[in-house]
Amino acid sequence: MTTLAPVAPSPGGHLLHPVVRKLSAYGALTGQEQAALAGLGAGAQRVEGRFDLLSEGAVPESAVLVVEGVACRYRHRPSGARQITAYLLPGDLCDLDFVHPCRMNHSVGTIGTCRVARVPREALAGLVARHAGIARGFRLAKLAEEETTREWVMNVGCRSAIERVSHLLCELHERLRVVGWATKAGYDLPLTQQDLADTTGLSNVHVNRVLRQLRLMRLVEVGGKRVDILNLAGLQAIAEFQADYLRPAVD
Amino acid sequence: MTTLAPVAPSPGGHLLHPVVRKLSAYGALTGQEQAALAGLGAGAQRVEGRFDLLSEGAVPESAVLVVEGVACRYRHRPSGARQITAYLLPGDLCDLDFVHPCRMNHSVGTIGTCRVARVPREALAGLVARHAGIARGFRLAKLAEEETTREWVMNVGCRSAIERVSHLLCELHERLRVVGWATKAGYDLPLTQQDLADTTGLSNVHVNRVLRQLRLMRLVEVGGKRVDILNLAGLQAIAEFQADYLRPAVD
DNA sequence: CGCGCTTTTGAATATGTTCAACCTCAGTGG
DNA sequence: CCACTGAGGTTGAACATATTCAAAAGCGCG
Repeated sequence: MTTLAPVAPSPGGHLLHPVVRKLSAYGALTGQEQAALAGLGAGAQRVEGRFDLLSEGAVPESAVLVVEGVACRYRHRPSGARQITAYLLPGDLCDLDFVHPCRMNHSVGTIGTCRVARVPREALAGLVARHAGIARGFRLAKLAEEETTREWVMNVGCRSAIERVSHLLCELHERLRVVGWATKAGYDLPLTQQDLADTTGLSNVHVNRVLRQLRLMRLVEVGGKRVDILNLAGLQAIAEFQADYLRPAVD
Repeated sequence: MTTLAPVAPSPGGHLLHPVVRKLSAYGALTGQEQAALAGLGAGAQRVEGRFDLLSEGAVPESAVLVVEGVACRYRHRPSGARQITAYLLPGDLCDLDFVHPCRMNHSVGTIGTCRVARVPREALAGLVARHAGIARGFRLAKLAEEETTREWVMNVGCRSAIERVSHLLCELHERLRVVGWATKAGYDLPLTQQDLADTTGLSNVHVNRVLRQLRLMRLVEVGGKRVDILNLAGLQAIAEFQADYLRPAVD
């Protein structure tokens, strides 16, 4: 039931642009900064699911801002196996460092239908140069992204199947909550079980079994493009989920 | 047999500071820039193995520059399991973004004996502000670090045991080669099999079996703190190793 | 030498994969 | 309206891969 109207009110009821909500979590922004940021999403286009926004090998001239929907970074092995290495949620910017062009080492594609804005490198650089709050926000957002990738290494490297899946569900919940797309009760999620498998390093069959187990444990119900959280504390406990890696503390 | 003399000539015979060699790989540096960079390592101190340079929860005031030896980023789970999420080799800078202080989400510790310099945040910021080549080098180095972490997610998420270990050995070889600490024949490496296990998400026992297999396949011999490469092409083939993620191409 | 850490090996076990079948449901077209 | 279709989800059984446990051997160092 993802709404894709021109102006999409998120479940939290806020009309603020997700990128504004996201960066605000890293420190207050002035009204001017909020307006400038929101302007980035002005030309957002609707993009179908399973569509590549940036392809491996390309040298993109624009960054990609996800305004609505879910996209991911991924790569295929010669064998055909796919690994998803990050999710891009509303408010997330797929940067490219906004200084120098450089060759993409992986692809970025949508999962479900998205609304996405292309942001020219110069526009980003200008924003950062003029607004200290935005510069700071982007810096911390990038730091959070790095920490998240490390957390994923941890997840896939040393957690059991049920822990991995739980951790992923907790992370998505927390990140969507910040931008107003999740409530305590749950969130919409267009991922298939195969997507979850390609993220957690499990087989789709085993993901299915893990999800059933989580349902029987009355922790969370995943299905029909929807995640219903029955017992958040319990889910976080299994996952050993600590949200602090998502918000780099700065005193 | 790691040399730890005050001025350590690397096996490649170069006397250049590893950080100079590393950043030069991302674009030529002026003599002035090289000198300024090399100055960072001036006050390097010797640090024993298995020693924490930065601890989880701390808010460091200085970055850490590894001049010699091997260190790593790691974290422990409550269960005691450890995951290594990155290696810091000679020339690597454990930054902290050199702008804002922020809380460490993981620890950084030495593996074997190291020579390490603490670099105050301001010194780094000054260097970057004054020297375009250094700024560019750091930017690309950071990009390479991010790509490397994603590559690790790939490694642990969807490769078999022998592929994971091979890939790690290839990556370390390539990175050490750039800074002059590896030859085609191999390199010194102070890691235990347990360290390899904590990196690849395997048990120490299984790492041992994989290493034996690689030895029997006449690809590489690991032991006695030394990695002897018998068939680099073969090892890279097993690992599907593509070094390009280590050097972000910029036309 | 003796101690502690690392490496090595075997056997039993756990965990997750593969393969193949079947089910469900939404969308499509007769 | 219903049959058809295809993608995604579910299930069982056989299997592969890696873990755990336990014991012994090697090695560096005081």
